[in-house]
Amino acid sequence: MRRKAGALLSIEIAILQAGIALLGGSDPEFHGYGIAREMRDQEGARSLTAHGTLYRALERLEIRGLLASRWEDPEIAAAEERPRRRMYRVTAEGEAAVQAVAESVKTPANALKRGLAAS
Amino acid sequence: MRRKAGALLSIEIAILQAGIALLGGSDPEFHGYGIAREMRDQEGARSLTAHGTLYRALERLEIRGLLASRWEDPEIAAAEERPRRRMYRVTAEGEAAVQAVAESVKTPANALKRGLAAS
DNA sequence: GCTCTATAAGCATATATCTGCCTATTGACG
DNA sequence: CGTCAATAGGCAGATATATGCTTATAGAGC
Repeated sequence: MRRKAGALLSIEIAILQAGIALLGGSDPEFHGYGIAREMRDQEGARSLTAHGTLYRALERLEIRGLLASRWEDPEIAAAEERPRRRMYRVTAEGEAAVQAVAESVKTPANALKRGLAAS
Repeated sequence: MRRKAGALLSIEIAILQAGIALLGGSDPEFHGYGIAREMRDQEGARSLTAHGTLYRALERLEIRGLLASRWEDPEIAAAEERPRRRMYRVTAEGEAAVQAVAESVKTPANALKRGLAAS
């Protein structure tokens, strides 16, 4: 889709905002499947097509430094009898990027320049 | 399907025979997905319907003591970046059961009584 | 021999992540 | 302003195991 430099897609903003909401709490980490479930439950039937869209969005955000990830301790996954999770956390850069989007919303003149793609 | 007491289904015999073939080698263990792949490649397009049939057959064989299983070390699965496998091994009872089926094949008069369901 | 029921098989989906391939869209650039 | 190319999205399937629900079948029992 040829992204405007520095812009964030709506799905990326949604992920970051969900992650930022966790930063204050006891566990600031989340995993892809959990996010997928929330999106399915909330926005109704956005299946993200086998989750491929979501996982690629997570990958993009990590490459850009807006998310950081680590693999869950395999023993924990084993103990809970499920596949291992990849745990994500919003970085300071991630927070700043969402902040910047929020700013540009407040100054509509810049919204286009900033490349707000949250529609 | 109401199984004749002590009988083995054809899929169960296939699993056990594949497992027995491994007993001589360096690694006598196998896992469900591996068996599923072999069956798909060999018998052509027997998809086992999402593998449900196969995993239940493995479970039955373990309950009957013809297979023994252990969970793979989670660290190994993690290192190889794949889900954890459940490793199966044919027991002495399993070998004997297949032997018994082979015997009843040699004496066709008993084949029906023995309940050879390998057709 | 015929009916009844236990159970295997088929279909679907959960758990979790990832990749390939094709299409659609959209910003960039002339 | 129109075309082109980069890339996001849709679809599918791989990796591995497991369960719920329905249907078909085959043995048991009369």
